[in-house]
Amino acid sequence: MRLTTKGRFAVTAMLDVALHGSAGPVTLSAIAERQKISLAYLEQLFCKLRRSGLVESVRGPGGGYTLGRAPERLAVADIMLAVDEPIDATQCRGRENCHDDRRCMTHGLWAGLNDCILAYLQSVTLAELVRQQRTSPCEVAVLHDERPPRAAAQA
Amino acid sequence: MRLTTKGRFAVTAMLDVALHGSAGPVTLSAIAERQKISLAYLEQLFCKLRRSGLVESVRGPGGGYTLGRAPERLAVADIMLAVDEPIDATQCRGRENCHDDRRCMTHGLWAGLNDCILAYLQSVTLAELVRQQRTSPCEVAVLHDERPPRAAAQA
DNA sequence: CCATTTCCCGAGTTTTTTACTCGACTATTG
DNA sequence: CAATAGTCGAGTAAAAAACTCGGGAAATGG
Repeated sequence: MRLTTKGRFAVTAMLDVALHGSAGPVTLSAIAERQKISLAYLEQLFCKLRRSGLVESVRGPGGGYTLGRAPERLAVADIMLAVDEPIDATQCRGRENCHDDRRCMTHGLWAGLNDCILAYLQSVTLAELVRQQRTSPCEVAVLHDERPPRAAAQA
Repeated sequence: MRLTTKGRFAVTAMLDVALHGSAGPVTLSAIAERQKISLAYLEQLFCKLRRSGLVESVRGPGGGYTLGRAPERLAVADIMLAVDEPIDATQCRGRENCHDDRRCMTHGLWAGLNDCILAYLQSVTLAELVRQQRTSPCEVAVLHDERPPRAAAQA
């Protein structure tokens, strides 16, 4: 799983669609305006999102994009995988990284990390992000069930 | 947490030291030979590892590097952080990514991911990698107590 | 039909990051 | 003193990431 700003932008844009999509399709220009992402770049991202079925498009005036399925069934991992194709952390298939024919010594480590990251991103859905955004528009709380760090830094 | 091949190389090199360090310091040339990493590059990596106290150096003939502390107390995360300085996944402190003064909508998401990755890498020690390498030199099993991801994405 | 809006698409270009090298230097051993 | 090894800062080259461009094609409304 690759972690790039491209993936971040894609998640942000999808969240924007989820947030503003109740009154029909959302145009890329609107997203570009609200999220301060260039239109040309958004087009590129949504091309991939559409091919993965995460959004559906409507052409012509009044057109735009809508979510391809219910936000409850749309995980962050889906979005990241759609725009930033796979690439796993191991990267040692036949490369000189692992010098002999056997797998490199740390192969299992990176494979495990992959699973860990994927599991996390799969556990967060767009619906959760939307809910969180609505309930705390200003004071953004931590996501997930993550407990606040107990023992604050200052007394 | 940044995930680069630099970090991977560093972990591999450290594992080499752990594996061959019983008979005194390990030279970079030896590591370069065994792991097929250029000597000049290793020098750069070990410079940082030494400054973080993860290894100790002995100069002159017969010199080389030894682990800075017991492999049980040396986590993979320590190594990665030493060579690939911090950088967390959020990256939205005052950047236009989050366009207003409030934190961007997905801030909590990335912060959570950070924690997840860090926790994983902190849970794996050099000692575990050594043990695993010794017990299954060929058929590398999965690391950790990692359960297979339940409920695969596709049917 | 025309003009406008909006998505569609492939092929660039630019910038940033990563990976990796070089050359000169210092400490230690025998 | 000569050989071995680590120390250090700067510099370069390659790859990847981020982002742009320009021309299209479908839908809508007049």
